Amino acid sequence: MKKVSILDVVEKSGVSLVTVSRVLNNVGTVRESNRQKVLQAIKDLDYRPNSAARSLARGSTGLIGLTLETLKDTVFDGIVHTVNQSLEESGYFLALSIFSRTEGDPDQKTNFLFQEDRVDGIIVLSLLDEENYVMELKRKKIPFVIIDNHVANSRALTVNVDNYIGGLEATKHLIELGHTRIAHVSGPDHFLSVRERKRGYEKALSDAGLSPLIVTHTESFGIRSGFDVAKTWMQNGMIPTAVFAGDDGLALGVMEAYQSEGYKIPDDLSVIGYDDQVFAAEIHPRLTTIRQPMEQMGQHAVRLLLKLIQGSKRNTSVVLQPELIVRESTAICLKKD
Amino acid sequence: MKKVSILDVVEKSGVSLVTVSRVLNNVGTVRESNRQKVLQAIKDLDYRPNSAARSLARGSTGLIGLTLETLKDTVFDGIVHTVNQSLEESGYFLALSIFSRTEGDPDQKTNFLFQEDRVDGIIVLSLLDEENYVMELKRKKIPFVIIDNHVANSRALTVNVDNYIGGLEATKHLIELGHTRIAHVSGPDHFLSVRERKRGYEKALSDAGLSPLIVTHTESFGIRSGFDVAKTWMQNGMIPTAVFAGDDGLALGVMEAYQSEGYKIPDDLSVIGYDDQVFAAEIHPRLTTIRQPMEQMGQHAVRLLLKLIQGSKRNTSVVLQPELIVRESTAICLKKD
DNA sequence: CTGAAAGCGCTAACAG
DNA sequence: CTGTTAGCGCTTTCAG
Repeated sequence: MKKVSILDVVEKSGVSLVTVSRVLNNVGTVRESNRQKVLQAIKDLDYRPNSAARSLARGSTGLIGLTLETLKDTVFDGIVHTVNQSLEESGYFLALSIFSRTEGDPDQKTNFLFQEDRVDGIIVLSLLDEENYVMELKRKKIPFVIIDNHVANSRALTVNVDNYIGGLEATKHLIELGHTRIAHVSGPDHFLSVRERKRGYEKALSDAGLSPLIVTHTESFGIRSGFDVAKTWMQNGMIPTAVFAGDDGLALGVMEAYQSEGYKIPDDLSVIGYDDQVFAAEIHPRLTTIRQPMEQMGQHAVRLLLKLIQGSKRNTSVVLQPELIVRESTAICLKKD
Repeated sequence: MKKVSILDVVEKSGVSLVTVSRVLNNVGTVRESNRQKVLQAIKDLDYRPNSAARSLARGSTGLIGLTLETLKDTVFDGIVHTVNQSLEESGYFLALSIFSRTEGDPDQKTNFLFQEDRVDGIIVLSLLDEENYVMELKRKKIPFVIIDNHVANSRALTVNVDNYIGGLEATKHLIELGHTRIAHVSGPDHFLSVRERKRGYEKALSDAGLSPLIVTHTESFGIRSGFDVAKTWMQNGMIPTAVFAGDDGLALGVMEAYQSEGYKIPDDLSVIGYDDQVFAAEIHPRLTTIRQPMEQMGQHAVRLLLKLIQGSKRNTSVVLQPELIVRESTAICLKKD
């Protein structure tokens, strides 16, 4: 009942250890007959190489880490699945690591992925505490790529989607529908993405000779925030004909608020969200929104990281374009000025 | 610029390699002065032990894997965070692995967590293809625990929450509010949990001398399914005073459907969901629902798994109790019969 | 309390 | 094409 090791394979197949290792790694040339013997022995013994020994001997693990904070996000889900697949195609395995902000001892950043040399590289997925994390990675010289970085001038390799364009497109869509009284609920101001989307919103308006109706920042994303903001607007007699929400949750909240006061969407009010979370396509009316190119994000991140690991020096960050998804929550403006 | 190894620490601290290893592992007794020397050297050198070498030498990795399929779930998120923390407290690290159903070659179940001996044990989180996965784990003799198993008679160790009780409590809540015309939208029938919840629903009704108004299974969970079911009910003149939905998404869909026809919730219709997803507490009205004890699930899973790894033989699966969360979507029945 | 010696299982030059 | 010889970096008996 002992564990079968490469030696058992050697014995059973009759060839030398090195030859076995060779067929294991598809390396060099091995006489076909020998290769078959080895393969057969491996099969008979149900042998699988010990990964620790492998890693030790070759100095790399074949593992890529991906650090994230939450499992409650459609976009993350999409990215991670793509990364998983791309990595697999390249012969790597993916291990996710949950980043829990350590409240106590800041010296105890035990998040294994970088604490030890367990991975060959890391993809950092939209971490709030990105700055410190990245600093550690640099110190430990672990190759990494950041998806959706929050720090602007990060000299690290990043994969991003152009939030400015996203805000611009969203707002242009509204303008093209004839809207002129366009409000914006934004998220927490300290997010780079939030500021960028707002900038896009402002640009689209000024390009059209319009000016922002009102911009409200919220403490957090989420339905409740959107609801509250919209309620406040109404209390102040603020009735836009269209709203650009910086997040689908906010958008849903806004819709609920206006609907609860008898407004019809999109007849009385157009609403556009951001991110295309699952529920966006499911609620009524289906939400018009801006979708992040999840597949591309994942693929680019993997490509960049692998090149980095292979020592390539000339790599450049990538900025992807978001996509407008028109559904049922936006419509032509019927209100005359 | 070479990697610092334990030998560098030996040299710098002046003690033997073994002593260094001892302080590294807090093992045996080491003279305090020596311990300090070592610690200092480690610090000066910024030394971290090589995990591959460690794993190889001691035959275990200190890593626990958790396999799941999706990152779009509040409950999973809660469980995983708890598992992460519990594991950390026990000196283990957590690595998540995305399980993508391999469409092609079924022999190519490359999901690393069990493909190689990279982990000391595995937590399987609600896998659709549980059966095959578990079979592999058994064959490879990797210790594992399943959270939310879908196969009934699984002889494996499992951590579950009693879905029967959940359905029972949800329905009892409605009955206690005076409802008698209680409908049930259920999920896909092949889920064990779905069938259990329904069984609870039926039991609660029969205990109260009532009978099911209507039970409709859906092809999938989600808002859209709930919406469609409710619409169909209405078309058939089916007007319950309360609905027990097998899932928060379904519940939201039901609410939307009835609201769109002018019904007020909870005044004209009470709705209760299941799972307490994030949005449940955010939508309007806030959804009454059944919450899964995520923390307990995570903790028990970890406890069981670690005991299993330590060779303990007498372990038993655990069944946890769900919790009724009363919010705003359910109210006293005002309709006279 | 400490150190010398013997691996853990596999890969990587280097000669045949 | 194949085998010999060294390690990879650390833990673990087993004597001091």
